[in-house]
Amino acid sequence: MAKATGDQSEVGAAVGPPLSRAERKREELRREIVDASFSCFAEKGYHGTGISDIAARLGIGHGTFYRYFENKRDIVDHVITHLLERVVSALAAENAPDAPATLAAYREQTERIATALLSIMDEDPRIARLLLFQAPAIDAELEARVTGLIDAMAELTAGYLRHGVAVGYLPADLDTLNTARAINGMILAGAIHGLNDPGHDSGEYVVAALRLMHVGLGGSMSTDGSNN
Amino acid sequence: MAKATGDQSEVGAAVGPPLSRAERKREELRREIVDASFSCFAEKGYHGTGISDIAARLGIGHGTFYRYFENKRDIVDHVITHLLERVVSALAAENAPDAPATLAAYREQTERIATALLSIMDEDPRIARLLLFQAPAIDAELEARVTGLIDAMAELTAGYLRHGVAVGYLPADLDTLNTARAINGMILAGAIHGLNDPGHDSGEYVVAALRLMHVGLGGSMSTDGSNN
Amino acid sequence: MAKATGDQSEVGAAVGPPLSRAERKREELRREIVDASFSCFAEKGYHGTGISDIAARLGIGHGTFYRYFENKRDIVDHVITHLLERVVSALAAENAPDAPATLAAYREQTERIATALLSIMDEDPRIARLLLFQAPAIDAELEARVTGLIDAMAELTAGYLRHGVAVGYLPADLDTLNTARAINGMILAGAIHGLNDPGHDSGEYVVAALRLMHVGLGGSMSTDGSNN
Amino acid sequence: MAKATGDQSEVGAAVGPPLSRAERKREELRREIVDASFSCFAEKGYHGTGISDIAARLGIGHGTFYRYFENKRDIVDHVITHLLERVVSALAAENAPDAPATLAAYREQTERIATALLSIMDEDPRIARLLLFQAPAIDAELEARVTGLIDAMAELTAGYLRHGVAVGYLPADLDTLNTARAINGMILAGAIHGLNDPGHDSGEYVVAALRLMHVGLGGSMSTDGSNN
DNA sequence: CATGAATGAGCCTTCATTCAT
DNA sequence: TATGAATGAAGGCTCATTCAT
Repeated sequence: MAKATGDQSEVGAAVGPPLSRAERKREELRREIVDASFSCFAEKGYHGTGISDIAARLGIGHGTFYRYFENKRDIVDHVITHLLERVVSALAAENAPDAPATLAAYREQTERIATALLSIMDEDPRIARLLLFQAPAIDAELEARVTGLIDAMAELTAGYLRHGVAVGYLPADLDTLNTARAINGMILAGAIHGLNDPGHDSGEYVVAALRLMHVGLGGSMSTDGSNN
Repeated sequence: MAKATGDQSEVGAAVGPPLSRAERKREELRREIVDASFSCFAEKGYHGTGISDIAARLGIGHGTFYRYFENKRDIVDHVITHLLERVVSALAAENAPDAPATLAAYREQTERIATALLSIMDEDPRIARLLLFQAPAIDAELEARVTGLIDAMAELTAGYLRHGVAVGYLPADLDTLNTARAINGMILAGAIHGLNDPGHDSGEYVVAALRLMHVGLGGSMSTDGSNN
Repeated sequence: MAKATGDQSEVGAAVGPPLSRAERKREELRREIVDASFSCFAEKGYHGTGISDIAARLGIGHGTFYRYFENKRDIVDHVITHLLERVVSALAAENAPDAPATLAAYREQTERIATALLSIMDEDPRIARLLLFQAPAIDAELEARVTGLIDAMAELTAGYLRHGVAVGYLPADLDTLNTARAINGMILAGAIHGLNDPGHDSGEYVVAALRLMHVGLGGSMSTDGSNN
Repeated sequence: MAKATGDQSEVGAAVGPPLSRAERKREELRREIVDASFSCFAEKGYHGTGISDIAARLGIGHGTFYRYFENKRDIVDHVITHLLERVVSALAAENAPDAPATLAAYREQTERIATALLSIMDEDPRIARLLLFQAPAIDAELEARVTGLIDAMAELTAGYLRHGVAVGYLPADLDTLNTARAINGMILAGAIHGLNDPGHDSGEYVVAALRLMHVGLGGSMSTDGSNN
């Protein structure tokens, strides 16, 4: 009787069995609830949002919510997961995951990543608001998830840096992990700034941050990107 | 029998009118309530903290709370103000506010500031937790206060950068404001990292971040601090 | 299985849209809450009554109350409105609203009105208790509503008196408004007396008051109602 | 040292032992508390008045209140007693308590009484507000006290009426008690009206009410007071 | 399956009263 | 004796969750 097997959906979901019409509708509403919850949480805050707000936004009965999600706490996880999928897939689309072979290539890669990341935040600043300002306050677990996410990003960056050191275009004495954290922080700051000043030009910020990151305060970004 | 006016000793307390014994006790309890609220909010979150939790922590009746603060929302402002005072006074103690005249002097200043700031966060990571993770979620107003604070820090840093440009030890084409934001972000990341990993060595982080800030990824910090 | 629209039967209910079963149940509970609130307020006083008392009397959860009424203050208005509807409809049922053409006819009308009014109060003295003794103490607004009600009654009576003067069966120099107030007062006194002495014979009171009203202290009520 | 003995107030106070200076001050504050409570209760309602409001009005600590009165409930009794003393003494001053021998004399007496009573209410409408609108809502006991007071007034009036019947200037078949209640009601209505319309001319009301009372609706008040 | 009526735990807040100073 | 700091019972109200329809 098992209606099939496993793991449909989830970003890299392997093609699962075809969903019946009813299942597809169910999945659609599920997604809509996640979206509506995201909007509400980002706009009014987690504690300022009632289940009824979410339901009202969709024009469904608020009892229906509980046929799709365990409880209020439950949905935040899904919202965040959904947001991360959005972010990750946006990044994946833009960036070749290849490890860059030269400093110049790495510089370009960082630029692509930073630009993509901040573009997402510019498009919908509610993402940053929910992820950075709401989620950590809900719960110890969610706080851990957010800090874990930040750590993971740092670790990812650190991997690139370690690669650069191994290949030789980055200095051997680079403290890769802490440097990665600092780079991370620049992105964080960009995202947070986007919240305050929605009309800002994140491109300029990226340029300034990349310059700081690649040549430091004193250096200048020559056309060829060399640092001297 | 002398009423003994002397020493009301608050750190930077401007000389005020001498406080009566009752007034001193009142001020003391007020402070204790702020402290207890801080602890509760940082540990259990704003919404997870009841007035009764705060009162219980102090062993006072919860009605007493309302003799000192308007309501639950009221005290968060006081807690935050108190924290900022702590931070500011710690910074003020460590740093000569003089604008540095050379790049090396500026480098030293940034090091002092960063070290002082992260030391505070290391000492009591709950400060960062409340300021960065709890406060923005409470209220639109508090979110604005936190983002305003971050902006103010960026503006402060930008001021130093502009000075460096004017004096000549920083490049004329430096995007001072955005660069300041990026620098800010490094500090933010340091503070957040301190939350996750309380036993971490924030000194190493400061070194890595300063290196990134001053010479960029490719550069090395030679003993004399020169960048080439 | 037919949904059966018919008979929503509220006494003088104007033909409205047919109510669904759920709507009828809702309206019924609403009414029950009003009734229970009335009982509680009349018996234990407004301030002596908790929302939980009202809910307990109906065997419902106290949260349910708030699904039907905004707050505690809100329901008093509804209770009072409901009471006034009861009173007004009772009066309307008994009395032809025609302006009487002769003194004798007016005398009969006053008797009918007074009797009807005091019968209502006799039947349920809590009406007077709530209206006269509780409501004015709740609020400046409710005090105004009660005094406004008394004024309106006086104005109504004054209208009749003015008619009598115009038609000629009442003296031209009658101070209609103040006289109306005094007549009003007799009814008030009757209602209040009914509170103290629930077993009293309000018929006798009406006779005495009508006699006073129509012939004064010295006169006698001859069979034909003449005054001499 | 005795600073004089005499009549330390209290209307019918039997001459007691001379009070010391401290005792007199105590008695004075007691009286002030009663007055302040009266003002507060009349203006903001019993439940709207806090002990601290009363204390604040006098500029005393609110703990002091409890050195003079048992509790909040306690003082209402004192306030009411005090008000009744004021009313009674005002009436006593104006009226010979002699039973009138003729209808004309009784008419004059009723006029004096009604005028005096309504003058008091005009002077300070808060008396009526407290007595009629606040007191009955506080408590079953206070409700009983107020209705008892009204009854007592009716009984008093009935005594006069009975006297009139006995002496012969009132008809033998007069329902003295109910008639007395109706007369009472006129006064009540006058007092209540005074609350609404503080600028009103209570003299006119008294005239109209007396006319109604003595000659009824149809009659006219000829100079000699005869009714024909 | 969708709905929304019902529920009650839980929280903030007030204020009469006590009592140490 | 006067004071006001402290107290905690009490109560209004919200909202996440359940479940009968």
